[in-house]
Amino acid sequence: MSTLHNAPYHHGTLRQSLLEAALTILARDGEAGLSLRDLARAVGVSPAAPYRHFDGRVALLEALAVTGFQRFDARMKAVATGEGDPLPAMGRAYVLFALENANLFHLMFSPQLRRDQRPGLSMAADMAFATLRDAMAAGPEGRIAALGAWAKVHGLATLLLDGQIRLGAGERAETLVDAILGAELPQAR
Amino acid sequence: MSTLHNAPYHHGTLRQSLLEAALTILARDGEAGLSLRDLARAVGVSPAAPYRHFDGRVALLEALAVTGFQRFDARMKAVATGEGDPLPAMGRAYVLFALENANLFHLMFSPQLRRDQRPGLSMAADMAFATLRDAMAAGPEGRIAALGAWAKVHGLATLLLDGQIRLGAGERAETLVDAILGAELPQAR
DNA sequence: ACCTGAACACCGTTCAAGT
DNA sequence: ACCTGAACACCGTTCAAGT
Repeated sequence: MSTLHNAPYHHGTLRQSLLEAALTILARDGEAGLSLRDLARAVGVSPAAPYRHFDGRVALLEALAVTGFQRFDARMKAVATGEGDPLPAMGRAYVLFALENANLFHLMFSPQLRRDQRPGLSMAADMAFATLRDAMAAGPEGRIAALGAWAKVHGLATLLLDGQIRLGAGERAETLVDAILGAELPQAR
Repeated sequence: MSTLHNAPYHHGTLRQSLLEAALTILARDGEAGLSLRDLARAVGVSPAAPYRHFDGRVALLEALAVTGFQRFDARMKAVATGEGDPLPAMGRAYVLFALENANLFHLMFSPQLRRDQRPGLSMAADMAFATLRDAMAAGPEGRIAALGAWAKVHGLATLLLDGQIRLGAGERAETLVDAILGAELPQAR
């Protein structure tokens, strides 16, 4: 009688359900709009239930940021192994990821999540950026040029995200990224 | 008897006092650690008092961000009119401002403060960046190069701020900024 | 082991009332 | 006009108790 199917509550996959619901709420309402009690309600569970799976609200946020870095890394890897010059493609992917996952991207860099005492988050971030760094190290340039290129994409992503750089009428983000990043690397072909 | 001096409460300069106290708390505890009730307590006033001066918590945050942009602009202007090449100096000042005012800088770009329906914040940001843009437009380069340079400093600032780029032992932020920004502009002297 | 129910201290915000 | 006091709905978190 108490088999796996028909398990209406005490439902076994709570941790995963919480993460999924949290990602949806985050995308819609931003970090400030994500409350643990709301989340528990959305998943149909008591307010205290999430504490069996996360140490508290910021631990939940950290888990979200980690999956953000993992998804980001997956995108970078997918694009790096594609055909064509990997660097411009990664730049495009970097900026597009930020624009498509605005709230998640912001959370990934929230000062609320100090990298110091959060090894999980720190590792996830390092892995994601290692993929990027390796692609750049393939070029002849060196640390300074690599940091400069990284800063440029990252700055472009955040400035677009925050509406500081506004796209012209009909201008696509990708073409702007290509123009700005391409200005430095002299065509390379 | 009810003259200006000895006005212990109903104290006349509440708005300004709130802003100053808020900046202190923000610098110490970050945006997440800044509560209106705490703030009221710190200033010695009832929880409802701030509402005579600010429409609510995010309106207070907006005011803080505005003064952030004003201070940022002042720093940029001070450096632009100094001696020497203005561009590298502004780049240094940009990054140093971010590092010295980490929480305030983050707040200035918080997605919680949508520029759309906040003309005050939007204007303050535009003014600050206009100073920067004017300095860059003086060069021969054009929009793409200017946006690229801006993105580079901004990205560098935020990556340093978030600890993604770590300084080497004894390495100063200013020298790194100079190296990275100088790599693009070919010395110009 | 995982979840509920009830409780605690706290918060943002509102509103009548005081001066 | 500016501030207080008290209240409301909400939140994060804890803990004993249930299964």
